[in-house]
Amino acid sequence: MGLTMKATTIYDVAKEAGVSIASVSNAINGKGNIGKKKRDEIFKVMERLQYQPSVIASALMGKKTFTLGLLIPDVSNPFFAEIARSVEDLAHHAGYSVIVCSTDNQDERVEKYIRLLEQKSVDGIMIGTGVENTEILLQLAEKSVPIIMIAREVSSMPVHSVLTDDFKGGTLAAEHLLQLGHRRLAVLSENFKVSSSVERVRGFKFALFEAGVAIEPEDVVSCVSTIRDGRRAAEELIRRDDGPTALFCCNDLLAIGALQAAKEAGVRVPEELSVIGFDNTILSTVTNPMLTTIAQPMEQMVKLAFDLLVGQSEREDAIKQRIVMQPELIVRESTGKPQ
Amino acid sequence: MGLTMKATTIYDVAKEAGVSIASVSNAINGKGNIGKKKRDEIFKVMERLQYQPSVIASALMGKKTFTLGLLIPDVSNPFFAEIARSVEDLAHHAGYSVIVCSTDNQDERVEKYIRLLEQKSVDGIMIGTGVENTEILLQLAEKSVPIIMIAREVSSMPVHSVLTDDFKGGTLAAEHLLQLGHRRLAVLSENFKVSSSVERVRGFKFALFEAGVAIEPEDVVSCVSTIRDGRRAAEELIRRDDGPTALFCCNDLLAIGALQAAKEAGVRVPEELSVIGFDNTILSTVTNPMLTTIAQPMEQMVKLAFDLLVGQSEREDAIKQRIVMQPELIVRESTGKPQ
DNA sequence: CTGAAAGCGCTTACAG
DNA sequence: CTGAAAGCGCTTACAG
Repeated sequence: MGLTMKATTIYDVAKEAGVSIASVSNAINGKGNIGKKKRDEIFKVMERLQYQPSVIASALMGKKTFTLGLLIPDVSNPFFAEIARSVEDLAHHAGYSVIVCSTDNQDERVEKYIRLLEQKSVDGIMIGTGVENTEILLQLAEKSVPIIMIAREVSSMPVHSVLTDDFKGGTLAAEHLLQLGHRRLAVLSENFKVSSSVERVRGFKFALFEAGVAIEPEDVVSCVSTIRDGRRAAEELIRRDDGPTALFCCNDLLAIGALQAAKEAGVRVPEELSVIGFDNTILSTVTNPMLTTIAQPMEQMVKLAFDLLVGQSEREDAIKQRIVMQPELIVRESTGKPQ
Repeated sequence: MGLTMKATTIYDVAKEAGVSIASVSNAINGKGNIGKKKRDEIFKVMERLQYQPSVIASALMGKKTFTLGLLIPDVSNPFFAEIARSVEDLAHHAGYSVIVCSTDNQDERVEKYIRLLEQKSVDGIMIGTGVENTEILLQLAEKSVPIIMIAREVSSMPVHSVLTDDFKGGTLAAEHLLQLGHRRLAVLSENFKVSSSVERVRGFKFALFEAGVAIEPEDVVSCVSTIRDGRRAAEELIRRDDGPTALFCCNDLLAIGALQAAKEAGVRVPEELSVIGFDNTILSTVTNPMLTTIAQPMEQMVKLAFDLLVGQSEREDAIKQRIVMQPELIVRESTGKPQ
């Protein structure tokens, strides 16, 4: 004890079993034709020696690393944490591990992470964060590193993507509010660089436009995606004379900030202010009132994305898919008729 | 285009620069004495060829993989998501990537994950989940795979660990409630296999004992760590005649379940029922009323754990540290005097 | 200061 | 059916 021993290698088991390393390798990988007796013996020895093949070594021979990269803005954000969990489960099931990379939506970080993942020879990268510098995606494609975008889009790039119809999502939110009778609406959007948020706002405005309801540029305020900033923005909106009776927030975090601002200002939700979020995270079930929000079918999206990603290594599809899923309105307690 | 090219290797840059691969390697690693001129030339070529050394290959030569494993019960649980983010930031800063593994507290999963991480030659494993089968930790130690336990303990094992004084945390919760005047208390605990939870309950009971306040075995009910189960357990407690006026929940998820149960039953918090959680997750700031809870100094803990973990590969410390941090009571809105 | 060579732990033709 | 040998992309003594 106390001594540390070198890990057992394929040589150890070959010697112990009295065969060549090639035979051991073949036995493990079910290749070549090995006599049943020999094979059984080899497995027995592997067991006894607690042999575990080195992924590193086999990867160097061009086999897979069984490791995937996942780029998201922030794992500690419940929305992305839930994505990460789904990805992990599928990956684990298929024998893969996943390296989680939080980018904070900083392009420099996504670039750094992608390079790192490349150097580690991951078998694929799932990207759920914005990427400004599309050059890097091109390079990845050239080196044929499988990529897939999830819940985010990057225009005119040759990559698979699976996303929600965010425009439709914005539309759904608007229609719900309109139907309740709201006419003075405002929105808390994310940074304009976040493609999904831009679409949500576009959809929202479009529905208002169709209904003949006006919304001024100063009624959509851009936020960083935190509760705190949502709160700050909502406070400002609430303070305005003739402020909105309903607020569309581009994600649940912002909506929660709005809820807090309302509580602070003594504005009752939904009686005096309706608030609707986006993403249907666990957070939306925890607030009081519970948050009305727009749900994305995340589990399904992750499943599709995962299969596409892992499948890419096998088939070499020249044509890139763009799968669009439908969002759904989840009515809870934070929206109601205006007084 | 459309053609995929092989990645450039050290041979390519050596040839291009008119030197040996050894020189390229030395230049990269700052080893040996290379003439400044040659070195500059080499770097220029690397740049031009966009050369990125293969981590796989260098790992096979016994260098680090710069990859760490993180075992936690569930990334989608905000408490662990926050840990994951802290670990990731430190890791990234130090040039490491982290593979996140959600174990759902299932021993079979931790074992499977650990084997996987071993095969991938990670440089260390941070464990924030319970591990029943300590045999596997012993094996890891034998192979000198650096390990560290965080926020969890495994008795009498030769591993570093950094944790919160959970007993003290339970004590803090009890004292707060006692001081407010509560005499009929109950607790929602996690599975008895979760060492931290067991300690919290022990601390809680001990403080009651010292204060001469009785608590019956049926007043501490064991839950799985979900909002739903916390709700279920709290409902049951609330329904009892002569139910508790205050509830200590071993984590925020359970506390939120309790909040929901109270709301459902028309029981006002904190007027008719005080609820206190544990962990001080983002969730505790989002509920209404906001949750009184016990905070662990997670950032510091992760920092200590990380340094110890990464340090282990360098120094070979025979003696294992056990660092215990102090918890802190965070009073918010969910606790008050009993009516 | 620089390069030839061995070797890390595997896989894969290829020859027998 | 089985094994010797080459090679994956690096690093590290070692000789010059």
